[in-house]
Amino acid sequence: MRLTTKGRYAVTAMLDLAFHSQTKPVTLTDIATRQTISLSYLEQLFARMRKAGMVKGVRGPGGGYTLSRDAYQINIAEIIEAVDEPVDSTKCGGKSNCHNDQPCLTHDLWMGLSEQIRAYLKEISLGQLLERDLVSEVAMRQGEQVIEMPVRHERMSA
Amino acid sequence: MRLTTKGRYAVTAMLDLAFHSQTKPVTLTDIATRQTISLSYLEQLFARMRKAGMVKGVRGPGGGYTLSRDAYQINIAEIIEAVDEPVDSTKCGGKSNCHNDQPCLTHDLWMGLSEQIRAYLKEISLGQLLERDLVSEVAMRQGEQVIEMPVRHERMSA
DNA sequence: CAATACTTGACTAAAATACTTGGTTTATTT
DNA sequence: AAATAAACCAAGTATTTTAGTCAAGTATTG
Repeated sequence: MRLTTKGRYAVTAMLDLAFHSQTKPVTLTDIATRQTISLSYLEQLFARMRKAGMVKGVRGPGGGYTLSRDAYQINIAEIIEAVDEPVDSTKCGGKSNCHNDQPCLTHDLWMGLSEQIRAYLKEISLGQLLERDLVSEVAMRQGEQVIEMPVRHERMSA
Repeated sequence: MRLTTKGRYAVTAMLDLAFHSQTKPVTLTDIATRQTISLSYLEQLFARMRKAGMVKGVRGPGGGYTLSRDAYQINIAEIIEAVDEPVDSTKCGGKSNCHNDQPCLTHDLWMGLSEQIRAYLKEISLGQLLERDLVSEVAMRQGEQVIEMPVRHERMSA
């Protein structure tokens, strides 16, 4: 399992989607502007995630993307795996024919490590993340000046 | 914390070093050939690790590198951190001024995740890794056919 | 039918990764 | 002292990945 910015983009986008798609589909354009990620890059990421069966695209006006499962049934590991294509980190093409002169010493070591991290991220669902984020959002807002009252509900969509 | 192949190279090399430098310094050339990593790339990685104070270079013939601490006092997280320079993954330049219009939703989420992984890798020492690897080495050898038969191994590379 | 918005693919720019070349210093060995 | 073996150093190059762009499609709703 690799941890790069690409995976973070994907998780961010999914989190945004989970948050805003409660009632209706969310367009990538919206996510792009909210999260300041380029639209076409998002398109690429979502194409992969759609193939992985975690989001559904709804075409036509009023369309966009929705989660294809409950947010609590989508874990972080699969999001990351969906977007970054697997590199065989083994240098011996998967088959462990590499212990005669002990090249790739780290073979199963790194695999093990990587697997641990994957397991960890697999236990965290998008739903949990959303909860956690909302909690910290609230905490933040409470620490903030809340005084500016009137109209403001667009804060969400802005 | 980022997990990339670069970090894996570093860990691999350090593991090799820990394993072979019990008695005398190990040359990068040796590590390079054993682990099939380019010599100069290793030089770059070791330059960083030397600056981080985890290895010592010994010049002149018969020289090479040694660990500057006991293998049990070097953890995996610091190896990785030594070689890949930090990117601010926050998009808001470290200072968390990013909750007004909620860009970077994942801000502290990802930081948290990343921190968890770092903590995990920090608890694993080079020494432990070495032990573990030696154990599995032995296990492999015991499990193997030591007879090495006729020719048919090409199925693997096909 | 027309507008909207997803789909697809090819392409480009920038960054990170991996490697190369060609040195210099330092210490050992002959 | 000379040759040698190694670390150390500094550019530069190639490859891959990341991120973003563009444009021609296709499906859906109104």
